[in-house]
Amino acid sequence: MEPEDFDSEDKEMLSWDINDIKLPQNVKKTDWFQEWPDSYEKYVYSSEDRNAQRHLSSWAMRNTNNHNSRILKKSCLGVVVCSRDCSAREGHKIYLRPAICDKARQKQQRKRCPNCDGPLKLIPCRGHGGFPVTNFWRHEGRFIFFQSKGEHDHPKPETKLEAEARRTMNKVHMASSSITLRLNRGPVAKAVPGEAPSWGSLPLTWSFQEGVQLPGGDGGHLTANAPQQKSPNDCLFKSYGLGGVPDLADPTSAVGPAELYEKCRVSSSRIYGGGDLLQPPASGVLSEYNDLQVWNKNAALGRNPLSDNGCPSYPFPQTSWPYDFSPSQNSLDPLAQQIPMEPPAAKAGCHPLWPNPGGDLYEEKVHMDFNSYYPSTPCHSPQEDPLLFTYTPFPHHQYSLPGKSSKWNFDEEVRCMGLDHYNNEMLLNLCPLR
DNA sequence: GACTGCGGGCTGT
DNA sequence: ACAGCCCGCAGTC
Repeated sequence: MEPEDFDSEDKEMLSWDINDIKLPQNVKKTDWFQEWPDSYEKYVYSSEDRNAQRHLSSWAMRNTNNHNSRILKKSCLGVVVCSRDCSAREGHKIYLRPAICDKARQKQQRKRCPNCDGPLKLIPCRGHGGFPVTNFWRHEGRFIFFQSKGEHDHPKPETKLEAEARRTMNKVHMASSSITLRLNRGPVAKAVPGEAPSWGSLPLTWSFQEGVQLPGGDGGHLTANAPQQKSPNDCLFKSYGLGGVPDLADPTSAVGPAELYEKCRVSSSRIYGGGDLLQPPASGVLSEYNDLQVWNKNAALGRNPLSDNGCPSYPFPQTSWPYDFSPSQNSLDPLAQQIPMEPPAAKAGCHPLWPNPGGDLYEEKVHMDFNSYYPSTPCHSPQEDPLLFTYTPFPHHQYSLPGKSSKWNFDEEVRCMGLDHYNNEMLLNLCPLR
């Protein structure tokens, strides 16, 4: 299943406009879902594409009334940045996803920059003749037609899933903080009073597009020599699928891997269908994983989350993950180099609960998602990456990690995650009860 | 609470 | 007429 390119006989397919009375129905091949449509692009998605059904975009798009119920129009909200234009290490900027809801967005802008505590500001999108870039969605028969008008003139915000993940992490963090405080009242586990929870545990969003973006809009060192990856969602799922963050405090918590898995799965049928789960999760991990049939189907199709568009155009460095992923360093990072190049090779016994998480991408995502909680990264030692501490709002916050008898074996996690250079000191910091 | 889609209404070109 | 925007409402997650 390769991404569809229009051949010569389908050239007429390129001529349609979203406002046409009649749109082509002789679509032979549909497009893979594009998460970051930019410029003046047109795509035809299958009506079964869940992302298309939901009119998703990683740009922060709000619904715009065009008084045409047949054509859904959405306009870009831009990106939320620090008004002081502060920079973190290596010039990484903070690009937050504007809240779609007006009230939520106003509330969001009253918050402070997590880096310098300066006021936040919204950079409006003016990429379409001074007006926001607009996306149009139109359902027609078995297809969903998409057309974008304008070219975004601002950095990419964090994706919706990233924003959701932040919130989820925050909830888990707060819950875990509570648990930790109860279980460990020592000074080490002290939470910071008055720290705004909304920012508290958020994996701060450091975007890299300014310095890393490659031509084509989906650039970045990771994709520079890689097949296009088209969505973070699958990868995100992998990080969740580890049974990781949400499980830390309580592996059976409501915010468990199954829920997170579902969030990711639902968010992207492409991704899911694209075979991000070439290896089915062990039943013990995702006991609620009830889509094995789908997985089997995709596995049978030989879909590869990295080499095919099952992992659609995900611009890693552009997305605003908190971990330090600077190109200069990652270009030399064997993990990073491996990521897009090969199908997810089985990592024998990598994770006791999930034998083959799907390659190094998995690991990296694990770390970025854990960033707020795990000051570790396969790319850098904690000393190398002060950001991980500097911007962790609770730098000394500790989790009450389960003991060795628990389901969650941190030692094994660390080892299996390939953290050969994992800092023991940090490990101790993370495991105050051990 | 946040997001989403819908639709009425207003304003400007 | 068209585009952009604001607002409220209802449904969903």
